[in-house]
Amino acid sequence: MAHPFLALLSLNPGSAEPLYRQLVDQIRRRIASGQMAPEQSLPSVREVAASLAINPMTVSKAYALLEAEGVIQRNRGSAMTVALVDRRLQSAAARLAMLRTTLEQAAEQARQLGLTNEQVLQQFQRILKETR
Amino acid sequence: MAHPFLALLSLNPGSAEPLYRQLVDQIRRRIASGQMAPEQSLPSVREVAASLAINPMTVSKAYALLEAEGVIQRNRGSAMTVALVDRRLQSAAARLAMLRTTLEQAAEQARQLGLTNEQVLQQFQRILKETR
Amino acid sequence: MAHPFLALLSLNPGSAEPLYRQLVDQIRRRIASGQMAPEQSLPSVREVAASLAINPMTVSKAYALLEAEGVIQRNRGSAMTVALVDRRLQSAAARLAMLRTTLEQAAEQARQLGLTNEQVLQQFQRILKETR
Amino acid sequence: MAHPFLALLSLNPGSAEPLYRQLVDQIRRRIASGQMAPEQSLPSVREVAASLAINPMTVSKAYALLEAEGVIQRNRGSAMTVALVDRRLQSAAARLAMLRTTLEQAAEQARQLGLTNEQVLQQFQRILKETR
DNA sequence: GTGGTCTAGACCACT
DNA sequence: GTGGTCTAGACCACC
Repeated sequence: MAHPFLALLSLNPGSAEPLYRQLVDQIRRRIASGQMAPEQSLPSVREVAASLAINPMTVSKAYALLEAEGVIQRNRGSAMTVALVDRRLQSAAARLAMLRTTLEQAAEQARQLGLTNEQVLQQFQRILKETR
Repeated sequence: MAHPFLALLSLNPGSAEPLYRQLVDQIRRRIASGQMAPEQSLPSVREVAASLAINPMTVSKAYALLEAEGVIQRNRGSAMTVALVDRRLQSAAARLAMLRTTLEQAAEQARQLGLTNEQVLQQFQRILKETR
Repeated sequence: MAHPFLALLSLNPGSAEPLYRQLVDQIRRRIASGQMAPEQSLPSVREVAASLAINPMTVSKAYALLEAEGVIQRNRGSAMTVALVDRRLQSAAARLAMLRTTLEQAAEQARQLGLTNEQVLQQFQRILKETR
Repeated sequence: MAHPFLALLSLNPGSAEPLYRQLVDQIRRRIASGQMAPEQSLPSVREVAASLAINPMTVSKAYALLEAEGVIQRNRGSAMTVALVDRRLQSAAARLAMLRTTLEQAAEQARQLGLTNEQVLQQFQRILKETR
């Protein structure tokens, strides 16, 4: 049976963002949000690769980066697991901070487009409702 | 005296986004917003390159892409000018559409982070106020 | 062994037409005619450059333009491929349309030269036979 | 009153071909065809420039090249005139030869497009009829 | 292995 | 003055 976390991972092949980066960022966010909880085991490199139809090396690279960050743990012989994380990194404040750069970019683009704060906020609200 | 448009262009050298892409995107937005208006002439490749301390070819590449898009116009032997654009592309709706992808990404990241719409909107509002 | 498509590419170094443009035009035509078919992979930038004895950047520029046009496709980390194309663009009518501008120029020049349609058609027929 | 030859000159501003080249080629063809006959006077640089809305230097460059070729003549103090030309250069054969390169290009493009001689000839015939 | 980016510099062409 | 082309070479990133 398929690993439950596989449903939490998706790729945008059209994006300029490298595949391994997309994986790293998504997993980091899922862990921060608790959707992937400490001590839970991650799907194997091969499973992820098969599920997303990409090269196993790409998944492997993502896992290696996450391990270097200390976000996930390699356990000899068995599957990698989500590392125990400082609870504070999971606070709403910390998670909002992870979104800051993206929102700042959006704000700058809005300014360059000559849009008012109200216009942009309304549009964002609409999109948030649509996609949830 | 320096070309007035030079003040509208800035680069983030640390970003993963290539320099020429940053230029293309910024100019496209400035034109959509009317800050760079049709028939006005753009600063020369050499001026922009000197002003931003980058190689002229990089600027030239950006201009070439904008010309291929039909956003700016080549004039034999003299400076490039902002092309006549369908007014509708400058409407608030069209400009909001240019922001859509960015906002959708932010929304998706917010979801992955397990944040509520309210939390994200407040944070965005705060950032919009800060930066204006 | 050499990539089969390399034989389909040739340059006229004396021409006023830039090298990258010659490449773009030739590849576009070969794809329209089906001689380069969808999903087939293109020779690498370095291969083409070596084969034609030009700088790799020149080839790269041609490929970038074709990609922007949607005629060929980038694949992360591996060779570019011919994009899936609307079959209608490969119809004889569409291919004749790609020749229209050139033929119109010839017609205009013929008129300026004061030649009759018959004279020109005969000459063209002779040339078509010679070169095939 | 406007010089009669002005009607024989037109420019394609969208073309990549430089303006002065377009002028040179057109005038050369009009002379070969006898539409501009020996000893007739040419419109002044300023007239041509005004009529085509281009820079006088561009016209001047075209005239200089034609003079260097011996196709037109500078007469001190008065207008330039069409030079006496070897009649043989005006023969139909010579004029067809002036069209050869263009037709050869068309033939090569047709081959790259995978078109048959018949298809191309028919299309060319249709265009010749349309434009005359 | 693949393509992409950027630089430095030469040279050309047009107006 | 303007932009365009091409080269040589370095360096990076991805798969």
